[in-house]
Amino acid sequence: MANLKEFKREQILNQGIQLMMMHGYHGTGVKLLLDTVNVPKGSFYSYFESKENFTAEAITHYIEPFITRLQSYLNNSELDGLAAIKTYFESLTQELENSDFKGGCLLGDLMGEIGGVSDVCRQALKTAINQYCTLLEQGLLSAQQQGIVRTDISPATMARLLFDAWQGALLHMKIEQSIIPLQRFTAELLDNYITN
Amino acid sequence: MANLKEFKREQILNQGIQLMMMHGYHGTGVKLLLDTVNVPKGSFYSYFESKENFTAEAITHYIEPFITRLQSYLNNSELDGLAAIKTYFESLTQELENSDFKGGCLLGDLMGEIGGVSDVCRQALKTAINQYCTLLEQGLLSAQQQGIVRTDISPATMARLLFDAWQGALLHMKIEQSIIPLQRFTAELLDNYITN
DNA sequence: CTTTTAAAAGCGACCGGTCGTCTTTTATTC
DNA sequence: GAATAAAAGACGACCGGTCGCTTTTAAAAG
Repeated sequence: MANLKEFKREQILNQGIQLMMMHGYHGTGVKLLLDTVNVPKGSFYSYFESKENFTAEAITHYIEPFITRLQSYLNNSELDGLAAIKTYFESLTQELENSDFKGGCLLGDLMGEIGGVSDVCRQALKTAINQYCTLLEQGLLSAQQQGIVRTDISPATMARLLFDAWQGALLHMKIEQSIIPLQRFTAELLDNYITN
Repeated sequence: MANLKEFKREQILNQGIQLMMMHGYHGTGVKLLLDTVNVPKGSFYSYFESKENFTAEAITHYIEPFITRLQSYLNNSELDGLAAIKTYFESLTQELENSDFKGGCLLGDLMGEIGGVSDVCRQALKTAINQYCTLLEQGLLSAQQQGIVRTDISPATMARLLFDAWQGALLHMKIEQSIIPLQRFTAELLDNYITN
């Protein structure tokens, strides 16, 4: 019973993520979202406190698989720190190409649309980004110790720079409908800039 | 007479830009926008064909002063190509700090929200970005010829990379409410990466 | 130079719908 | 039969867009 509810809850989150990646926060209506997962409109507020809170949860929910995925690459002992990061981003690039550049990144989209307005969502974004960057940091630190990545810049700084540049590349991808911005990110920053 | 209409038109565009930077495309209502500039609702469609078309024009209108501004830095003979670009970005950083990180960049926000949905706006964004990057390119080429910027990467590639990274940094700025991401952009990419 | 008339522009009420939220009713469980 | 949870539907506000009335402007006629 409680499991079914939890399942439905996750369904709403997943569907919300998909819709918001396409149409943004204000462009995604609660009613429409609920219809697609067969949940009555009146039930929404038994799952979530408000649309804003729902979105904050969606952000957290969205980043999870990316964290897991990056982590699994980093834990792969066959890959050094840099190779893990590079493989990770290349797999994302491949996926985006396969899905015809639909969506991009929920974080980037929401940062632009409501990051400056909704405190709740900004906090969720901040936490998500920090988790993500901390993971990148670990990989970069390993790569530094392995002598692959330059040591004159801190992993923390590099991780944030990479994150930002990747977000920008995703936006550019949407506009050009091409993975070239993503490939440029890999070639210039991963292969060139941070490498020893 | 026709001048007054042109003036009003520009007022709507400017106000629309401000509102959209804060609340995005779907978060900005036509009626509310018009009220703030004392234009009757019914008149909107004598100025613009639709909200979508209006937004495309706003994009073009938005980028203009940035183009002019960057151009003036590039034309300043006291500054080499790189110094011009750096000064330009630093002046933007200063401005954003003074305005408490309100808004950020309309291009970035709209790329995320409607770049993948509205063809009209995507085209406007594409053109705007290309103009902007072409200008950056010129500065980078000069700097290359002056021996300040590395020559193993094409100006075109560097310009796009810088643009994307800057957009990402602006998003991050919004979330952190801090100019640190912008300073990181300058320090790591302008001062370090592209420099000889 | 008036006066009359036609065309254009300006404008607010209003269209059908949808928004996020909340209250009320219905169904379920103990 | 009381307590709890779920769903229905209503709420006022607002959405982008349109329609036709009113005012203004310009041209034509006297």
